[in-house]
Parts: sequence; C-alpha cells; structure tokens
Amino acid sequence: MTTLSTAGQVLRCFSARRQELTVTEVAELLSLPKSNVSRLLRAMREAGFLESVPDSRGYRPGILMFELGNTYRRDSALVARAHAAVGRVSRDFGHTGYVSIRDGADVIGLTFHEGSRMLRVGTPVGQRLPAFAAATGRALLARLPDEEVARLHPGPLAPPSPNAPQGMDELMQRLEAVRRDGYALAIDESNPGVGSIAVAVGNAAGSEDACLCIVYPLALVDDAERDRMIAALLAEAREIHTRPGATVTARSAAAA
Amino acid sequence: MTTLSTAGQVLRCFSARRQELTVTEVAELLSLPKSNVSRLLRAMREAGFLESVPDSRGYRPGILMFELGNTYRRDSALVARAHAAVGRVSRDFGHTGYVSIRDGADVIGLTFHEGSRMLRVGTPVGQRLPAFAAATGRALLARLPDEEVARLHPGPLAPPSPNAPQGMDELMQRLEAVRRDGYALAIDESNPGVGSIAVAVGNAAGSEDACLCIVYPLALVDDAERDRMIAALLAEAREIHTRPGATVTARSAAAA
DNA sequence: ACTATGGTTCCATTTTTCGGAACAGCCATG
DNA sequence: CATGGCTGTTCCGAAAAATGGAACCATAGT
Repeated sequence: MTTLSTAGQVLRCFSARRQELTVTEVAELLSLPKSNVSRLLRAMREAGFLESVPDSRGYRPGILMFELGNTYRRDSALVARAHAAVGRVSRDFGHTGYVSIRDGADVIGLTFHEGSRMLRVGTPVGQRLPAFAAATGRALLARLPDEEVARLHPGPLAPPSPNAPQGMDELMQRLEAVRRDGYALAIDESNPGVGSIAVAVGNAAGSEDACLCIVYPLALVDDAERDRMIAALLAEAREIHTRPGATVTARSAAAA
Repeated sequence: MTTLSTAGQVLRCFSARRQELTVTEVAELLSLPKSNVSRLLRAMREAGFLESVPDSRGYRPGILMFELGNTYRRDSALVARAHAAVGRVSRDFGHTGYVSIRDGADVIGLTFHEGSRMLRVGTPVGQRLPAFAAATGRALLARLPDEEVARLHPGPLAPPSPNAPQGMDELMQRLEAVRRDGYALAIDESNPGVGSIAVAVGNAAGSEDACLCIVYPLALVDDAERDRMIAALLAEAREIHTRPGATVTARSAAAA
C-alpha cells in the first residue's frame, strides 16, 4: 500500500467520536506494524495533516484539514444558491434547514441555517448518514436509476429505526414515490420526534447535485404546515432549475 | 521531497480564492515537473484527498477534508466552553462573536455566533489572518514572551491598514497594553467600519489556548457600550479560568 | 528495581518515486 | 483538414523512500 493511501486510511479513522488517535490505536485499526504507523503519523504531522495533542501521546487532524474543510464546495454556484434558498424557507418557517450532498451510499450535511424557534432540531453538518434512511438521501438516490441504487447497496440494509425502509423492495417503492412527488419525507426516522422534508436540485446526471432540507420537531408542525413547507421548498427548487444562470456568490449568501 | 509533504503543499495551494486547481497550475505553483503532479493529483484523488471537478479538468479538496475539518477541535473542552461563553455575550449584545486560535503568526476563526442585528459583521471562520493585525491575534500573541513574538515575525511587518501596528516597536507596545488590560482592541483595522474586542483564555503555556472575540459595526457602538462588552468578555474569561473543571460538551453547546 | 505498555530506531529488502522526454487529446485558427 | 498551441499522460532507468521484524528506549504502575 502506498504512503498516500495509507495516510487517507489513517484520516478516515478519525470521526466525531474518535477525535484523537495514538500509534497503537491506528496500528490496530489498520492492521499495520507499529513501526510503520509511528513513522507515518510523524510524517503526517510534519506535512500538516495531523497535529500532536498537547500533554498527550495522541494525534488529531491538523489545522490544514480545518481550513480545507471550510471552503469545501461552499462556493460552488449550485450549493451557494441552494444555501440561500434553504435560508429563505428556514427563516419563513422558523425551522432548521440545511444543504446536503451524497457521497456513495451516504449523505453529508454541507451548510445549515439554524431554526429560530425555542424547540428546534440540531445541526447535522459534517455528519455522515446512510442515504437510504434519510429524507435527503432518498431525494438524491431517487435521481439515480434503480440498478445504480442497487449497486450502491450490495449488502442487506441495516435500518436504524422501524420507520426507515426495511429492505430494498421498500426502498425502491419509496424512491418511486419521491420521483413521482418531487420531494422526500422522513417522519420519526433517524431521529425520534423529528420530521424532514427534502428536495433535490442540480444536474441529476451526477455531475453536481445537492439537496434542500428542512428539519422540524414533529410536535410543532401539523399536516397543513408541512404541506406549506413542501410547497415552499418545491418552489425554491423550481426557481433554481428554471433560472440556472442566476449566480449567488457564497459571500453574499453567507453575509447578513 | 517525500510524497506526503508534497501532498501537503498541494493542499496548501487551495484557498477561498483558489477552490480548484489543474495539473499545470499546481506544477507552476510548486515548481514541480508536470509528470509528477499529474500522478500525484491522481493518487491524491484515489486516496480521497481530492476529487475531480465534474465537466472540468480541475481538482478540488475531497469530502474527506470537509468531514475532518468539521470536527476540528470543536469538541476540545476549552474551545467548547469558549464557544458557549462567546455565544452568551453575542446574544446579549446582538453582535457577531467567534472563537479563534493562533497558528504560528496567523489567527484562524474556529466557530462563530452570528449577530442578531440588521447591520452585523460577517463570518470569518476558517479564514487565516496575520495575528499582529487583529485583536484576536494580539490577544494570543500577548501571552508569549517578547522574543517568541519576534521570532514569529522575522521579516518586516506588512500592516494591512494605517490603524494596524506599523512596526515591531508599535506591536510590542500594544502587546504590553494587552497584558496590562487583559483584552485587545482593534478599531477600523483589518476591516473598515468594524471594531473587535478579544480576550484570550486557556493555558498560556502554548499547550492549548483560544480567544473570545466580539466584532461589531462601529456605527452601532459607543464607548459605554464597548466597555460593557469588554466587561462581559472579561467576566466570561474569568469564569473559564476559575472553574477549569466545568465541562461543556460540544453537543450541548452546539445544540439549540 | 521490575514489569507492562506504548513508542521509536535500526537495517537490508522491496517498492515507489523522480524527472526528462516522447506521446496523446483537445480545441481554436488558418 | 491540416496546423500549432496547450494541457495532461505514459515510459524508463536511476535514485530514494517505504516496509516490517526485532531490538531498543521511555514512562507509569506495582
């Protein structure tokens, strides 16, 4: 295995739950000799990928990773417009909204607008979730042909809750509904008490797409309100598609 | 030069203004043969560091960088507490607040709370600024001995505005004032019309420290209000120092 | 002092990398 | 439809780096 790909593997060992790793931990996780890992982690630190945790033997991702992560695709024209669009809906209804993208069989939150209500849903930015079990994920999966979806899920599904699709058949049915309706819904699915509405935007051909999403506490939203939010998201998505030229710089979208 | 450090250099070529790079651009920026860069960028893509931009020859940082950047030190006990403290001050006064850290002679914004006023200052998260020319930077530099500050600035200072320190002498004087007062001020310095108040927290010994900061439109804040904000920040910093055990999980700090 | 644990260094062998040059793909232009 | 300019890729032997087992250090706990 080449150094670079091993370094990639090392970085993948970090997560929200594993923010700090030692030589031995990495060696065990990747089944590599300690001598190797020892040198590799040091080299990665010299190169800026990692930094040593003060008063500890551990390593953690370096500031370089933070800087890079911060510009990730936020300035892509599509994501910037999606961010602005979600912001309008989030503001109008007071619930948290975010933009997410798909990476293989997962979805990841890219940007968010925090809701203004006392009771609101937290921020899932940077968190990786199985796409099939999230509204955003199904909105994005629905743009792929069935065989591609199947290819992305070689093993049996591991539904995190009873309201998530329990198998490929159910997933395919729900994707069909998303294609018909133009939006995806997840009620009480990954998170109890939480509902999400998701609408995909962008070029479905895989070149670049993203997903608008509003998440809300089920206790605060009745069916009528939910339908209004769906309509608002669909309208924003239509606006993005019908006027693809209208650029929004990330700066103006992020500023007040 | 080893592959890993070259890869680090490549990543450093990206910035908010350069979100996408081609083989030729990297080759010129780093003075490397194109053959090398061609293979390296491909290897970096295979390893997850980069991704190809659709419908373009360019590369951009990969989603792996985004995921790593998102957990960067946000869950460090100190940063989490600082974030919560800044949040209180930001909410009470309505101005934008953020937490930043020092990296060599630069400062970088880590987390922020957006202000609630119509007129407010934007979000500098992930942006790298020369420490000597920012309130946050001077608050953190002031914790170092003079010779260390000098070591960090081998060349002559390049002040970005007339209100920034114009030379090492003036910088040292202003750092002395920061040490005396316990806070740093920057008025109309890096950004016209903007004032900032910064207070450092954490273990000055370099092991881990961070900086609380409030930024505000000068038009909205008179001297009395500014003094109240200074007092509020100093009180929060004192609280953090006098009760070092009180932990705040990042989750509860980030959640609603 | 002794041991357990985690981390580093050493060294010969194996595997990559290096960089110049030749080559291939893609447009625009003549 | 050639031509030239530009960008990116492949090829090759020489040079350098990574590998992994074992021996070696450092630290904390008994």
